[in-house]
Amino acid sequence: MALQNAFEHGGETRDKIVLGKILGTKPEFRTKVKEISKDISEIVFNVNQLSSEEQKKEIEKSFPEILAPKEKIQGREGLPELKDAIQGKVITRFPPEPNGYPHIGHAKAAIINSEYAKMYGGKFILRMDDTNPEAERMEYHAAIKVGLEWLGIEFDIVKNTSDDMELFYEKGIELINSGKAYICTCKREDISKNRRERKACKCSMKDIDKNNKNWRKMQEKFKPGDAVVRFRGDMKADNAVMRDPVLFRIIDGKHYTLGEKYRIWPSYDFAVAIEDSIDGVTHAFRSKEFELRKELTDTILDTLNMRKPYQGFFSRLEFKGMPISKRVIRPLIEEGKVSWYDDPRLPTLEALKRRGIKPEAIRKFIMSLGLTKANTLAPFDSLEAFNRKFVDPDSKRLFMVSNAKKLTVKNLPVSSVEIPNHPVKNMGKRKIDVNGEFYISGDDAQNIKEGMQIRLLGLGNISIKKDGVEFEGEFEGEKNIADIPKIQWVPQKTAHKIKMIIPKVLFKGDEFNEDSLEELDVYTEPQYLQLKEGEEIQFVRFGYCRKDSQNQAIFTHK
RNA sequence: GUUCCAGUGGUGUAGACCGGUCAAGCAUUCUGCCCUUUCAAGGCAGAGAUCCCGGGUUCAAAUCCCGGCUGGAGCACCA
Repeated sequence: MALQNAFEHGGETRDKIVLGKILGTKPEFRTKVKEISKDISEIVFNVNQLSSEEQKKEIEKSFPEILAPKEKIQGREGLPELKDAIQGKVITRFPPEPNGYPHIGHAKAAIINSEYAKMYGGKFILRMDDTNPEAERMEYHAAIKVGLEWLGIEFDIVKNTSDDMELFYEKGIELINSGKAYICTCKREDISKNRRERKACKCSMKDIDKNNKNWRKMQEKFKPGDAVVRFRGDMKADNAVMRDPVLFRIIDGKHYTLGEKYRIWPSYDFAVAIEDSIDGVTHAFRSKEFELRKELTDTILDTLNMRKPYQGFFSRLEFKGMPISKRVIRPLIEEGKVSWYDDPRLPTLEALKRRGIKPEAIRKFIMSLGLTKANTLAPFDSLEAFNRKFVDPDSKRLFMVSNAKKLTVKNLPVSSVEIPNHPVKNMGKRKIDVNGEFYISGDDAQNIKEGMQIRLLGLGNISIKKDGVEFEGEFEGEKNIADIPKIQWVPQKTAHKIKMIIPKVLFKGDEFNEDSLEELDVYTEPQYLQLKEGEEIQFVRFGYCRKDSQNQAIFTHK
């Protein structure tokens, strides 16, 4: 063993490490550490005296098996196992609030929860968390559904939190009647102040009858802001969430499905606690800003003698320089700095889709992030790497030139060529008519000088007779030559002009990046017009792009 | 301010609960080679880490304990 270690580490080993390895593989020696460590020191000393060559010989003679190449360690696939999960009995959920367009953060919560349900053959619930009529809209509700469908996430149960309003009232009254909740008529600022100073207010002294009376007054008489129902937590608690949090408040706005049927709405913590319990949720994975609220939901459920789900937490998912919050995005839209929620620079699902990111790639990417609580900015290039693997086998290869320069070729022996649409996969061929007049890319043109040979991909070799603003060349045959530039081209006659949009990072630090959207005028083959809208293709030697429309493409990644 | 959470190559993570087979695995990134009528994909190789810092326990610490530093989140009648 000492030999092996020495061999693997440049001819030297250390007794500490050899000892560790022995104790690790053979626990029976652990009681005899003192005795064996002496022997080990001696062996290690002797091994270190040998040269690498001698060590190798010795290994070959006595222990040939350790020269065999080590097997690659297989990493764990997917999410870590759940401790108290029973196959077939796991129920998870994804509860978005329909108050905006879904983004990569939603995707993370939805994917982690749905993967766990899948992993244990359980059920997965989509629950629209719609308890604040002021913020929620049908438009967002629909957008979230569309986004999740695009991601390929399937639900066993779809419901709204607001389906259970009567139940919330029932549980709320139960808490009031058991003295575990009270109606507070203090001003908002005073509640907040008392919370910070850990002081109870007079309202918490009121008796159950008075609270019941006030509850009825909340239905009609009180105005929004006049009264709230508070949970009797602990005003002295270190966890500020526990300091008598609000359970119900009055909102007079029109709910997007229920209209004005209700005016007393449950708060988030109360609704989530009750819903998770009655929906049978066994495991709830939430992003870590909710970590402090676990104590509250658990306490509420204990007080009501209701079953609690297990709660797990994961870090928020955000990309560097790509804002996720509506507070940041909305002004950008209003100022015209980004076009809409589907602007390819944004991390919304719509935008990612438009940019050419595939849902499978998002899923793989999110799974690769794991369940860590460390706060980090995710690497966009890792998402791109996953996406490339999904996109590559199905993307047609087409020619496109940017910053076009003219090239005229003499003696061209053919009037058309057929070029395969994919290098390895059989995706058919396309026929391109040629007459000797081409566009080539400006970047390539820079490196092309008179007297050189180049190859026009799929066509043949050209020797350059003239460089400058416009190039001239002569056809030299089709034989493959190894070390000449091989470049893409487009016939001038049928070239199709489009706009190429290259999204870049939106923010540099806190500053809006004024160059976040690069636009290029480029020429493609006429074949571009035949592509379906939304099709992902590869422009050869440029990168993967998505056809946005007949005259616009969006750069996905290299 | 206060409470909670986190800190492993450039980046993202695995390992930590239960100390030894981890002088630290995987992915990404970068470099080189092979393949190739693409600078893609695929194959191979390589680069890159004081495991945040300091102390302690132990024969043995990324892992346990104590102290510190740094970052994030909560402290809403939003979710």
